[in-house]
Amino acid sequence: MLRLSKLADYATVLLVHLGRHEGLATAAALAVETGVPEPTVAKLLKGLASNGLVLSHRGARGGYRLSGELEKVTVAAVIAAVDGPIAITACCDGRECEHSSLCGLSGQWDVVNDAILSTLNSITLADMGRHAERLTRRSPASAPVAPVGTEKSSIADAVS
Amino acid sequence: MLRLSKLADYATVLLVHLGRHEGLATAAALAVETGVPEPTVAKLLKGLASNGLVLSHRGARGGYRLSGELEKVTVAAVIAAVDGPIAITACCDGRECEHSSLCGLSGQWDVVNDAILSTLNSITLADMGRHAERLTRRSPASAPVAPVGTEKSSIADAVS
DNA sequence: TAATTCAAGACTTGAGAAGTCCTGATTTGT
DNA sequence: ACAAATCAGGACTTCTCAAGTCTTGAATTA
Repeated sequence: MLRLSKLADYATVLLVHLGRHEGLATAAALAVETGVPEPTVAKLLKGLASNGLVLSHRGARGGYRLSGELEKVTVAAVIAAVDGPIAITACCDGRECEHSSLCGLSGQWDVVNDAILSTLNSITLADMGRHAERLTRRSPASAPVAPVGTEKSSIADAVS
Repeated sequence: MLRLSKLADYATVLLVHLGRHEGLATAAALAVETGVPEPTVAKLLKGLASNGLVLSHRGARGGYRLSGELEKVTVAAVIAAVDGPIAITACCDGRECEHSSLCGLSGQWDVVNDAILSTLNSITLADMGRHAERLTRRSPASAPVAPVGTEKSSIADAVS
């Protein structure tokens, strides 16, 4: 379904939030402010800390803060930190696939993957946070119309 | 994990295969030729037929064939046909998300989603099939190096 | 020393992808 | 007309993995 994991989504929300925060923020506070369940926030931040995207400080008055600036962190970096290397198929990135001798695609998914990767590398957390000061919701009129992918019918609906 | 479903992967393989086929090909034959399990092939082709990507012909000597040309079918169309509309998050494409009042991202994932969508719309099945006449495997030296997403560490590895 | 907060990992749960199977309809060839 | 081949449609089962929870321990502050 080419779906992003919720964890990566949450992480983006948390990081944008952290970027606007003064000083340190505790996991508990972030949970309240973002609506993400606290245990999940804690789990995510620990991971992000070990990946260097946030800095942690233990003890009373401790908490987390961004290690860099929102402008310097790409969406690709966040996704990779949470979910591991971005690979849309199992046989991307040099990994062998079981059907490689038959499938006839030998490595072409890499091309697609790299295209997506460079797209994600061009979008920063600062971009994600922009216009976020309550527009309620982007107006339907200004929504870009995608040529494909917005249609109703699908095998998923029809078959399973 | 931003992963494509296996079904969409299989469908791409099957369609590229069909595109090179003379006349009709049965589901059973395609299963043998591609290495994809036969029931899965049957399921996929039925769905692709009802979406108009392939044409079916019943009865003895029946089978499937592409309804168009490989050059005219985009990867986005295949994915959408198999998995439904491409939406990397639950709140893409106008759908409401439960935390919209808190998350502070209001609709920014749409920007990312549209970027990915246009990427996928620019790649056809003909592109996917190119260089596929047995290169064994793309040589490591020519592999594009992605700035992010190929690194080893991840929360997924470290935490779960 | 006590309270606070992060660190690390094991564990449970649930959704949904993936795959299988059955029954029926349609077409072809004998 | 009949039998064989093949797709159509759907129900069903299985299994993986994301998602979320909980526990114990270490570090820091006041």
